[in-house]
Amino acid sequence: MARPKSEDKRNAILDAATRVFAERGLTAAPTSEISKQAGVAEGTLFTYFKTKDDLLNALYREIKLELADAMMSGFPRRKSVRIRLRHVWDGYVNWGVANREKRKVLAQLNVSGMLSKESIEAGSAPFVEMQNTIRDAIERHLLRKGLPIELISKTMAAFAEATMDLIVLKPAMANKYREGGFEIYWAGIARK
Amino acid sequence: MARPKSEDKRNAILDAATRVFAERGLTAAPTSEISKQAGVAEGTLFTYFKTKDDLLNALYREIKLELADAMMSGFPRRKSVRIRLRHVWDGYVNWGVANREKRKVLAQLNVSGMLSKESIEAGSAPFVEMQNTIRDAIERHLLRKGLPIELISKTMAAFAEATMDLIVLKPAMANKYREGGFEIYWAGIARK
DNA sequence: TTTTATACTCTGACTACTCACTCATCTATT
DNA sequence: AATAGATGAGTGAGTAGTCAGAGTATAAAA
Repeated sequence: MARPKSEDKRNAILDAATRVFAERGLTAAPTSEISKQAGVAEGTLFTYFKTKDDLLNALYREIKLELADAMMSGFPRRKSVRIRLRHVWDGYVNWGVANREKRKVLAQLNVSGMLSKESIEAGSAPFVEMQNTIRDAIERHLLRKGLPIELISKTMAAFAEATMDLIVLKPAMANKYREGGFEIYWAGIARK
Repeated sequence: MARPKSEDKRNAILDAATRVFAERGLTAAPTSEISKQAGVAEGTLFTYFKTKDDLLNALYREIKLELADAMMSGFPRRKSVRIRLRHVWDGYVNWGVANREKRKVLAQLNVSGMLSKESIEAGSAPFVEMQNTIRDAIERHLLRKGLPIELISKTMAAFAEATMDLIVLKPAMANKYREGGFEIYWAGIARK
């Protein structure tokens, strides 16, 4: 039934978009530059993504999925809360340091106001297991009393971001920062 | 010496820019919309700011200065480290919650890559006293051993941001979040 | 197996539009 | 009178998205 779309071209466009967005910013990046770097015609970009907005949303979901994989794969379900959170933490920080462009684009997308509700929802779906871990920890009174659950996950993200910024600044200190960052975080939330 | 520039017009432009940037994003916001909302002609904007980039940088400095004032005014130099940090924390969180648009624009500016080195430097200058407090605390071994100094200040910002997000989401919980946020932070960095 | 029909993709020149910035003219201040 | 600000229609550069014609992978027919 006719010619199918090529998965390769789609990926090439998403890859090029990541590069161009990271370099020039979301709105300053012309779709023409993206198609050029992807090695396809300008029009082709629009057979894979109806609008630039669509491309943005698709890229967001793609990156979030990759990040979720980095954080959640091998999740030590049976180990202690501390070890589970540490696993997620390491996955996040290591991914962010190894994928600076994607992390940068993700940060831009997060504040862009151009993401649909559906994309945001789809992007946070793979992290339910982590949310469950936190809920579980709270119920078992492993964490400091009176801590709102949202503060726990929000601050881990914020904390990891700060840690990654520092690692990028001084890569030689990576281990110290990653370790130290989690230490502060854990000391902050764990029961005295 | 002819007609002088009006401080009022400059402020009107900066105010309008804050509103329009917060609503539409840095690059999607047309200068024409800004001048319209400021009640001046399109050309006038460019007698006060040579380029849109200039406007961005000026706005950044302006907001940072206001934020610094909110955080550092009444700084309790002679009190304990905990109280000094708590003062800065409260100033930050309260300002951020009360100035959502400015905070949003600041976040966008921070990731925009459109700020000059000079602006970034000028923007962090008013915070030296806080840096000194932290340095002092480290020297006096009040904080957890082996914590890199940059991690302390970076994480406070990250933490405060997360706290503000939550307060905006559930304003009724403001006190609990602000208190709880600082508690985690302090428990994280203070010596056991 | 080969041919044909079909329904899609690919292409890049083109369109319609938006934007940052200019400038000739007017106007307020000193 | 002299000087610099204020105005807004105008300019040129650049943009997202379109479209008609060419190409190609697939299924059905021969």
